[in-house]
Parts: sequence; C-alpha cells; structure tokens
Amino acid sequence: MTEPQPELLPGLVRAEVWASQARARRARAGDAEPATVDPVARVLVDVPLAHLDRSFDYAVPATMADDARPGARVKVRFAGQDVDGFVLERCAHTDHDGRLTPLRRVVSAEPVLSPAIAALAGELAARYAGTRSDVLRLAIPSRHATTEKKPSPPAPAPPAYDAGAAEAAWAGHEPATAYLRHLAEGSSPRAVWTAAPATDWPRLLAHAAAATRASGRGVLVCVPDGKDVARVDEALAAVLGPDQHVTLVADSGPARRYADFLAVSRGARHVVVGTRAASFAPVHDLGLVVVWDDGDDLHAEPRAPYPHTRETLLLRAEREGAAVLVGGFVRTVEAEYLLRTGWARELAADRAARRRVTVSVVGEADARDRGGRVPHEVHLVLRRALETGPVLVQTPRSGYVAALACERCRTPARCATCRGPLTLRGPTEPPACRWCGAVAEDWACAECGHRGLRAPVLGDARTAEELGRAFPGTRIRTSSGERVLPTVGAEAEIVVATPGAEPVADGGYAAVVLLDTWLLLSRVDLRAGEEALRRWANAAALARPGATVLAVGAPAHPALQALVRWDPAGFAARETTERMEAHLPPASRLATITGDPGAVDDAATLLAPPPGAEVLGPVDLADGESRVVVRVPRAQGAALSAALAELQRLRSSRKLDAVRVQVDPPTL
DNA sequence: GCTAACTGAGCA
DNA sequence: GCTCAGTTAGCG
Repeated sequence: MTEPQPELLPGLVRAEVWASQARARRARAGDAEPATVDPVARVLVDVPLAHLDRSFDYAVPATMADDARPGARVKVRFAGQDVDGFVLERCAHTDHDGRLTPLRRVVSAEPVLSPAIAALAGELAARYAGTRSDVLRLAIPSRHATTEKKPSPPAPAPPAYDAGAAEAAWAGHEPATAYLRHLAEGSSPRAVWTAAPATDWPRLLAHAAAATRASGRGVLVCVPDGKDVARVDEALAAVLGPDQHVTLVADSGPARRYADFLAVSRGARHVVVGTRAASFAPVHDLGLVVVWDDGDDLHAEPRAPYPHTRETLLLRAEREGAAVLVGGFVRTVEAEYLLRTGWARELAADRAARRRVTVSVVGEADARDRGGRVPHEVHLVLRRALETGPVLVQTPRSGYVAALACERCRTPARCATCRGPLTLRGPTEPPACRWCGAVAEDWACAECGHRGLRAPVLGDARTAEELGRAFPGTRIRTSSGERVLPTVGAEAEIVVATPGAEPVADGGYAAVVLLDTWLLLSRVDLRAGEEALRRWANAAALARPGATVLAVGAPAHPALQALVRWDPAGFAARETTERMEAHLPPASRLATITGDPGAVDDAATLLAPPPGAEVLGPVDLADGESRVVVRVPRAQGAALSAALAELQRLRSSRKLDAVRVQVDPPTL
C-alpha cells in the first residue's frame, strides 16, 4: 500500500492529505486506534506447519471491534504474508512481549468456528497427530458471500413426539424403549445397536432423532454415502416433518453446502444427516450423535489427519455430553470394544427379530461341474421368490482385489519375480503382480503345474448374462460402480448388484443371493472376515420378513456361520478376542509413518515413542515409499499420539522431508 | 510455508 | 566497506 501522492489527488486540500498520510503512517506502525474492549484477538492462523499450530495474538483496531468476534474468519499478516485465520477468543491482555500487529481484515463477522468445534479440532489434532488447521479445513466449508448475506430460514416449531410410534418402530430391539425414554427425558445413553435383518433402519433413526428433539436437543446422523443420506432424509421428513433437518453431502455445491452449514451454525436447524464431513456440523445443544454402519471405509477420511467419523462423533459426544448410537447390521470390533469397556451399552435384535429372514449356505461345487457359477439351488430359490417379488443377487465387483488361484488345486497364484499376489487388471489383460506390476504371461501353478487360473468372477455384467439365459422373460437390472440404482419397485425382477450398490426394494426383496463369497474372504487383510460379513449382512438385510437368503460358499467359514445364525455380535466378540490376543487394534493403538525411505528413517530416529512401544520396520512398499508401524498398548495411545505430534513439530521446524503419519489407519 | 535478518566470501 | 548468495530463525 503506497501513501497517497499529493500531486495525484488534486481534489484534496492540503490538510486532508496530511491527515491521510498520518493515518497511513499509524497503520504501518501498527498503532491504529485499538478497540476499547478486549483489544487483543487470539488467532489460529491457517498454516500447514505442525510447529505453528498454536494461537497468535493480534491487535484489534477499533474499526473491527464488533466484527472480530470469536469464530470469525480474519486475514492477518503472518511471517511477512497475508494468511487466513480464525479468531479463537478476544482478550484484554496478551502474553506477547513485542508490539502486536493489527488484524489486517475481518473477512466476515459470521462466527463459523464455534467454541465446541474449535475444541474438537484440538482434540482430534492431538489424537491423530495432526494440526488444528487441517481439521478445520475438513470441518468448515468455504465461504460463499452471497449465501452468507441471506438470512437462514426461520427455526421451525419443535416437532411433536409420538413416543408410542417410536417404541413400536423399535420393536424387536432391546432395550430400545428405555433408550428412547432416556433420550426424550434429556439424558445421554450410549448404545451399540446391532439391527435385525429387514429393519427399516432410517425410520428407527428418525424416531430416535424425534425422541432427542423432544428433550429440546439437537441430533447429528452420519451415514456412509449419499444413497443412505437420501433414505434418512426421507425418513426424517416423514417422522419429524419437512423443515426440521438439513442434509450435508459433499456434492451439493458450494452455495448449497454453505447455506446448510449456516442453517445449522445459526441454530435454524437442529437435526443434521450427512456423510463423514457432517460429523463436524456445529449442531447447537447436541443431544445425540449417530453413526450408521461404522465399518464402511467411507467413514474414514482420506485427507490429513485422517479422522474416522466414529471417533469424531464419540469425542464430540463426550465433550458435548450427547447420547451415542453406533448402529449397523453388523458390529465392528471397535464397537464391540466400546461394550467391553462399559463405555456403551448393547442395543440388539431379539431372537425373533433375528429370525425374520432365513439364511442358508450352498456349496459351489455343483455349479462348477456345469461350467457356470450359479448353483442349481440358487435357481430354485430365485424361481420360487420371483413369484412374489424382486430378488437381489450380490456379486463381487469385477477387478475386486483378490488373489488369483490355480484353477485346479486352488493354490494362490504368486508372482514369479517377487512372490506377490497376482490379480486381473481387466477382462482382456493378462494377470499381473499387485506388488511389482510384473505381467505373468506364462504362469504355471507351482504346486501342480496346471496352467489355468481361476478367473475371479467378472462382475455384475457376466452374472446378469448367466442369469438372463436361465430366466428368459424376467427383467434383469444391474446396479454397480458408476450406475447405481437407489431403489427398485415391488414387481418381480432380478437385481444384480455389487456390494454397497444394492438398491433398496419397495417392501423388501423376496430373496437375496450372495454369489462367490470366497472372493470377499480371499482378501489379504486384517479385516477380511469382518468386512465380508458386513457386506453380506447389508445385502441380506434388504430382504423382506420371511424371505430366504442363500449364500454360495464354504458353509464352515466362521463369517458365513455368523451370517447363517445372524450373530454379528458373536462374530465381533470372537474377532475382538483374537485381535486382543494378537495385540492388534482396537486393544492396541497402532500408527504408521509413511513416505520416502530416507524421510521415514529420519522420522523413526527422531520419534521418542512411549515405553512399551514396538517399532516395526521400516518396510518398503510397492510405490517406492517405505513405512514404519508403531504399536502400543491401548493405555499408551494418548502418549503415542503425543510422541507423533512432537515428531511432526520437530520435523516441520527443522524442515525435514514430510512423512505421512496415520493413527489407527483403517487398513494396513 | 515465507520473510527478513544474518553470515561470510568476494571484491573495489 | 560494500554487495550478494546462501543459510536460518522465527513468525504475534
């Protein structure tokens, strides 16, 4: 900013020129007229450096005294450049010895960073060894000035609460009545809810939201994807009325997204449903947080510091005194751990409700003998069910990460160069190694010498084709990948879908068939069994009461056994016990440090892990990076996070090469 | 990350 | 004594 030049301002009399020069000099010197009340603003600057994740004090000029309120976005001079920041608080004094630079500008007086979210950002940053500004980038949508100028819609009158309807909707789950009553009375029960098959879960969630609203408090519901948001949206509208809630989804555009955010932050809406970003919604007077299907990896944020929706919501519940509902058709080991530690109580389907659908398993041998993939028994079940309604056939996605195996002896196919697993890249490409990428042109089984590979199922198109031949005249639709059907009607048709893309059928499916279950189980992953059961159960749960569910696979496998008995709780209990014995999460806290080998080496040297920590590696990864795994007993979890955060501060202040630190990564 | 201050080498 | 490239501390 240059001083006004007298010769360029012929309209100004000399006195005015002097006055403006004096003002400019004052502004440069940082002694513009300060605010009379609380002339100091504590500002969190938006810089990505770990060692700068603390507040800095700035002087508040009198002209900004009203607008520079806590939560407001500001521009400040920081290290010689203009950066964005948030006002955390206003104070009368500063600890800083030097002279305070004045705020450059208040971008907007809108208090977009509520005290609760500011505190949450601090807790999450500490837990995930990240920075508050990284968390706030996830939590606060970008500003849209035109939207901000408009008032939010008026707050609606609180909806009427029909306790009878709520308790009826929750029938079959115990102790739902007590849970709902606690919500309505204003207390904060915490539950892990394992839903019965054929449960219209969005409607049950809407009733839980209504019960919470009856106590005058707000509700936050997080679900994996937009399809689920739409279902809960509809249920909330039906139970609470049309104008009680907002939906927060990533793809609704900046103006809409900011308008919905403001409706919540301004207290015009008290009920929110959305995907993982909604877990930061500044709901006023939060009374209940809900996470549905917390095992879905969409709940894991892919951007630093990689917070998980469940953990964000549980932290908020503790901090804001809210009730908790961790729900799903299955139970994750993390949810099971909440029960074991007594942090939450069980809310589970009773025996009768669990038997609403009948699940059985058929071996796949007889299908192979006939050259197809669909056993005869499946055809019988489908034919019978198609007399009364639609049927769902779940088939693993083509290209789904699975190790290829020898066609004859089923020995997993390995890369000749590096022993990595072979996978198919596409329907016409030869198999290649997933680790080193080497193409296996002339593969032969190391065990039996056979040259044929067992082609994993080629997706929904191939399955639809095979079923089309078997059921001429029946309509067959597919739902997968880019083309996902959200719903289908009640008429008889065959719906072929990949996991996670199953449409909801009006009135439920007359039958559900799960093909190629071995493929989901063949994943080389800690969570393979848990994840397979989750995907099967989510499909099976779309059946109507009384329907048949038939899985094609090995009947003895524990995950299929759990499905047949509809016992996700038992499965989670066994998994959790095994994990505890193996010192794996959730009984341990695990973190990874990933990056260039040199940088990871430096980081591992610099890290001062808490006593009892195991540092494993570094190991080289496929893409030229290397990784160290650090593991501690769960009680040392906070200490590990602190050590990792200190590492990041050291690293960023010494300008060492960046490494990616992930606490509780969803997979290894 | 960036800027500004500091350092020492090179040179008039 | 000065400039300038290279280094580094500290950011209010």
